[in-house]
Formats: sequence, C-alpha cells, structure tokens
Amino acid sequence: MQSTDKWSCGITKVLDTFSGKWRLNIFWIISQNDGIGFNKLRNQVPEITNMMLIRSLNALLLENLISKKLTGSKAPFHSEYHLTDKSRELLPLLLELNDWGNHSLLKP
Amino acid sequence: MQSTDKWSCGITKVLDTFSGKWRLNIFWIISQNDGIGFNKLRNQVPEITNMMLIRSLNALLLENLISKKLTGSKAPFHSEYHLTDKSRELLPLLLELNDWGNHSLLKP
DNA sequence: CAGCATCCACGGAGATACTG
DNA sequence: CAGTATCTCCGTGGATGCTG
Repeated sequence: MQSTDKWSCGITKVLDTFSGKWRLNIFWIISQNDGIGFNKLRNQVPEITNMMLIRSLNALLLENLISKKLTGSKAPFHSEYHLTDKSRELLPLLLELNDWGNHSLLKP
Repeated sequence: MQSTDKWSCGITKVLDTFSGKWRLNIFWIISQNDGIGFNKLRNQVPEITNMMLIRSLNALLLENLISKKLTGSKAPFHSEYHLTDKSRELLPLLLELNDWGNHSLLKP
C-alpha cells in the first residue's frame, strides 16, 4: 500500500508481515517456546497442515522475525525455531496491542 | 483464528480490524483530519473508489473505530468522520508499531 | 454528494501426494 | 522428520451502474 504520510509504510509492513492466517499464532508460540521443533510446533497450532506451517515459517524467516537452526546431519532431521533480536523487541508492543484489542474490540 | 493462549484473541481482532487494503490508511487520515468529509477523504487516498471507501468506512464504523455525523437535511448530503474515544487510545501504540516497522522491517 | 447492489477476477488458503 | 510441487476453491478487492 502506498501512502502519502510518513508512518503508514512501517505499520503497513508490520500488518503485511503478520497478515497470514497462521503467522501471528506461530510467532507467539515460538516466542513462548524458544527452540521449539517442527512437530511440536505443529501440535501447538490446531488444524494446521505441514504445508501451511512451512509457508508461514518461511514467510517469518524471510522477514527475519524468526531464525532456524538445523540439528542432525542425517535423516531424521530436526530443526529448531527461535525469535530474533529484532522480533523480541516487538513482544511488549504486541502485548499492549493485545490488551487494547481485548479491552476495546472484544467488548464494544 | 482460534488460539489456545490468552493474548492471540485481542491481537487477532486488531489485525482483522485493519486487515483491509485501505482501512489503516483511511483510519490514519481521519485521525489527522478530524471531521473530514467523504470527498476530501477520497481525495486523500489515491486510487480508491467510492465503493471501497464506503466498504472500508463501514468496517471501521462497525468496530466503533470511527464515528459518522450527517450534516445537511436535503441533498446534497454531507458527512463527517471522526475517531472515537477508544480508537484515539490506539494512536500512540500504532506510532510505536510504525517506528518498529520502519526500523526493523524496512531495512533488514 | 454520499452510499449501495451486483457481478467478476485474482491471489492466497488448503488438500493431496511426493522427496531428501 | 522436515520440506516441497501442483491443483482447486473461495473470499476479498475492484469495476460498473444505480438511488435518495
């Protein structure tokens, strides 16, 4: 989205980043379970498929909101997901947003 | 989106609320031009059509993020759009989010 | 001027089946 | 176990034309 003002760009990027159906949820779970593996992660997100989990993770990786570490040189492989420094900065803000949302949107 | 944790609900609602292609932009413009009219508003949002402006405004009205005041008893009608008390609380948070987005997403 | 009903196109979500 | 390649389907954005 283009914008004539100075702030929409940043916000819009944030929104886009978390726009997927699962991304925010996944991001949150990783933040609460640093180093969580693929399958554990999938079990924490009800109903999600391999496909959508991968796609969402890749999107978050692209934005450097999470990082991936591979362990195990041979199959079965294993991977661990972590937040990055910059995404950790975001957490308090998200918590505030959540409070506002619960307070002002859920009970209108 | 369902979630097993305590905060996703609020955040998700916020995200959904601003999920449209134009809503955030419109919200911002209204915040900067309290009482702005329909046409002025449309001129501030490049490329938007009547249709999409209306739809976006209605979505924001539904969530009580903006309010509408009608002026003029006969055609041509006129309407003014304002933020609401609760949405005004959101502004500082959005500014912070924007800073973070500009800082952490736009220059990776 | 402000707002709405309708129809269409496109992109992303999702199912399925497959690989290193 | 972790990740990928297609294909389908549906929701949302968008164009057009109409109304109080």
